[in-house]
Amino acid sequence: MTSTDKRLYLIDAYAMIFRGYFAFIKNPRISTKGLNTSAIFGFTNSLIELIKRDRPTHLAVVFDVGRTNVRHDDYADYKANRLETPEPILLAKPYINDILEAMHIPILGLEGYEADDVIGTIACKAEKQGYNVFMVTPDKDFAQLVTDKIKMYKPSSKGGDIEILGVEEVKAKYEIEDPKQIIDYLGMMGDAVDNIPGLEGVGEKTAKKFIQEFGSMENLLANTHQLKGKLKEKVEASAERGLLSKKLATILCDAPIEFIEEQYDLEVPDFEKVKEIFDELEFRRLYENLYRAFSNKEYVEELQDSDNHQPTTNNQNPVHKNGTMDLFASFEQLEQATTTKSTIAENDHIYQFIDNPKAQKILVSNLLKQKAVCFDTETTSLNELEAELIGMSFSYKKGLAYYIPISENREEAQETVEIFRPFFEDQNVLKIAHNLKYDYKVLQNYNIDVEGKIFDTMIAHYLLNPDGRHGMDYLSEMYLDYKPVSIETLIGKKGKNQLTLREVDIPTQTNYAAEDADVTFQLYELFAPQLAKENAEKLFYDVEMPLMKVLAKIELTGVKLDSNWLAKESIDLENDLKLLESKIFELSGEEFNMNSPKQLGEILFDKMQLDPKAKKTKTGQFATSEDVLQKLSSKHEIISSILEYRMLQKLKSTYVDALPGQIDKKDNRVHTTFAQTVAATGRLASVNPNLQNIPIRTLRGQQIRGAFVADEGKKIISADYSQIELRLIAEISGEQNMIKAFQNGEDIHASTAAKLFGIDLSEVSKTQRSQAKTVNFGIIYGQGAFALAEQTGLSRTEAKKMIDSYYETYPRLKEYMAEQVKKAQDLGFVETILGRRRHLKDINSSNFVVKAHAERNAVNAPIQGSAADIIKLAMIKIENELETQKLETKMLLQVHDELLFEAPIDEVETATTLIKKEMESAFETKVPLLVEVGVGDNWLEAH
DNA sequence: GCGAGGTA
DNA sequence: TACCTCGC
Repeated sequence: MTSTDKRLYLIDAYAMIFRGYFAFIKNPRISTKGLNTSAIFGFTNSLIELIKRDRPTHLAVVFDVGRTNVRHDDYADYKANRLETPEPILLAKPYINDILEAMHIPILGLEGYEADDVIGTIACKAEKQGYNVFMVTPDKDFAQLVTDKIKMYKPSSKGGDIEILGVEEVKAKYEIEDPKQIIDYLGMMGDAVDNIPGLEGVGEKTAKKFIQEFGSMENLLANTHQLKGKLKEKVEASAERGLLSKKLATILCDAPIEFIEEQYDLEVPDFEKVKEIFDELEFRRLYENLYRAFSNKEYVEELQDSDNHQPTTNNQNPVHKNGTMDLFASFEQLEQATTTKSTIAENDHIYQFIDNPKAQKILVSNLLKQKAVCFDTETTSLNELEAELIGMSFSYKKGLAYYIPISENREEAQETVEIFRPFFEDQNVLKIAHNLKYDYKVLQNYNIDVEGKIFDTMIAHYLLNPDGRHGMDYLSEMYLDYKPVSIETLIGKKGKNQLTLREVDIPTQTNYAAEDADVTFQLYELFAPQLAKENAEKLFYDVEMPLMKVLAKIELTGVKLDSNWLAKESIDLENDLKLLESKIFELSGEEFNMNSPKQLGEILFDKMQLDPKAKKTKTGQFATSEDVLQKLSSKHEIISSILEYRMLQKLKSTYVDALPGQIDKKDNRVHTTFAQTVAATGRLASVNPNLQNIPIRTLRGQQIRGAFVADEGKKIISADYSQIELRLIAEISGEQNMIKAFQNGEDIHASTAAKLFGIDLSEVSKTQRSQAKTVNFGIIYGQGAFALAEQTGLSRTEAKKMIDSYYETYPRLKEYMAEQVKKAQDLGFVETILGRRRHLKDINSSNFVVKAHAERNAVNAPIQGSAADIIKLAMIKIENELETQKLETKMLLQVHDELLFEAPIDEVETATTLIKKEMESAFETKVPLLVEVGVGDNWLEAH
């Protein structure tokens, strides 16, 4: 082996363990013994991936040991901001030690020095001996050590690929001339995590500017006369702190530790020992991955050559050569192949591409014989409206998948798609996909309808664990212990240099696309029985799956926007903002950036001293949120101007200026996307753009709804459930006082106020009604006395009293809440009227805050979730009716308790009646569900 | 309370 | 990343 072949990898252990742990924070891996194995799994998986991908010749894992630290002598607060280490990470250490030992990987650490310094020292020493060194860490501090032979190896961020930073990459990324300047850069801007203070008033942008202008901390401090104003004062005042910061940011290269290369040879692991540990931790597929990482013959020979150790095991079977075997083995042969393999190394997978129409037809006839088939589409864009097919993959058996490349030529593409039409439109085969709505919409562009029974693994997992994450790669790692190829490995990072999948060769496309179908099929096999166990099949097949198609149609339809009005309003807002801004500058006696809460806080509280007891946020900044400012409005006239500025700025940036950019050129409409799996309560969310938060509260804001217009010859119909959540609380809890109020058609907030204050309905004042309304909402959103006090301006005791008398008014409500908490404690979950479950694992937590949070969810989730269930049912029924009655009316939006439609003028009456009827009867209740309908030329008029 | 998204 | 604000 020549010296240039020596590749040393130094792994920053704790950084990698933390990453692994937090990667799974939303649904942690818990073994049957109750051990949280997220950290161990995350670390070990990354390690194995690294070995598989890069085939290191030398490797070591570096830990921090002990407490003392050379940096503490300089600065007592160093790293004081680091949170206490979570328990699962502390528990992980011994397991990781055992695994590393079994893998024959050396563990380094030096008492009194940080892992950073050990890595730095070894890296420098190894470099001198001709090694190519890779520092495996996500921590940007290490960029300072990068040279021609020392590189940073940043592990993959979620879904992404690993990133290797050499000298050029570091220079480009941080806009510096020399990696060493990272030290000056960090010293200037500081680092909140490591509690490096940095220079006062210097953030990322200023630090970059300084580096370009002055090159180093010392040179900057020697030339502060070139700076101006506030910045000059601040930098000069904190010069000493800056120099100290630079020292703290420096990684040592001369820690007292030697680099003895023999100790770092990577050896073949003791597979048996590793397996024992993995078995205990219930890492199913990880062992296969490890085996595969070492199952390449050349690699093992290389490792064996490089040292004199005998491998502990030597049955290296080459991995199965997947993909492009000659056309055309019979399907039976291929299937045979996946069942007869026995050893793990052999039992890989068969991914086959099929580009000949004849073979494709055979595949289709084969697909039609199956009970369940998974499919996936590969496209040119994530935007379904412009996406063109690059290929499709199919799988109906673990380890076996087919890939169909599709021509760039639209006509040829359509021909290929037509071959598969019988499959997509078949009524019997269950069609499985991950995030099926996407594929559904793409296929709609090819005039294909996905019919028959469907199964979306993303939505299935959402029903099983609504609080978790549902990405395919994530689920694969979580449930299959298998990390699929990341798309970025194939086509590069996001950005202008990213290729499309079409630009990589067909075998590579096949490996990627077929794997997705394979993985999704395996997830289906896992989730389908789980849905039955969780009693979620009806909700899944009768609500969420049909709803998916309804949402797809809504998204494809889009909403028409009046872009002329928006353009005009943008100019008006701009003018109004300018006027307000100059008024504010005048009142404060200084010009500053109004959009920076930090600067605003300093002006109001440091300079103007508007509140000597000003509240701070958790990062030590002054809080300047609306409620805080509201309370100060009597102190100074500047406040009302600031509040108005904030409002107009929000309207302009978020709506008036942003919406026109989202208009689709082809049909002049905006097409939102409804996320069906993000809100844990069962609600939908709207993204790109979010059309569920269009203003309504203020007059000026409302005008924006006027820009959502009906097409010529049509009208907008808005239909919303009146007080659906409160009606459901009354219904579910059986609270008679509330039920009666609704049955009598009373104004529920006024009615609540009357009872709350013991007065007649006619005597209720505006303030009293508004307070009652706040309490009602507090109940809906699961808030406590604290939040209520915040919102009403009442004192904590008053708020508490208010809540107490609320419960006296509605006694069943309190009982109901207690029952829900009890249910969560007994069963581990609560559920909605349609059986949508929310698991509350923290309901018995010993941490008061965490437990209280779970308790609020126990009460709140069934209410919000049931309302979500009901409107989902209504949407499905309405869409069915519109279709069977062959009406032209289109559903445009769902805003939690409101539906928006666009109807031809001659259909308005029919549609209005139909919509109201279906919504009010979507689910049978004792408390009447009331729907208010409005019609107009735009959303403002209709609402 | 939960979402999305804008800005520094 | 933190903060703020829009909706329900």
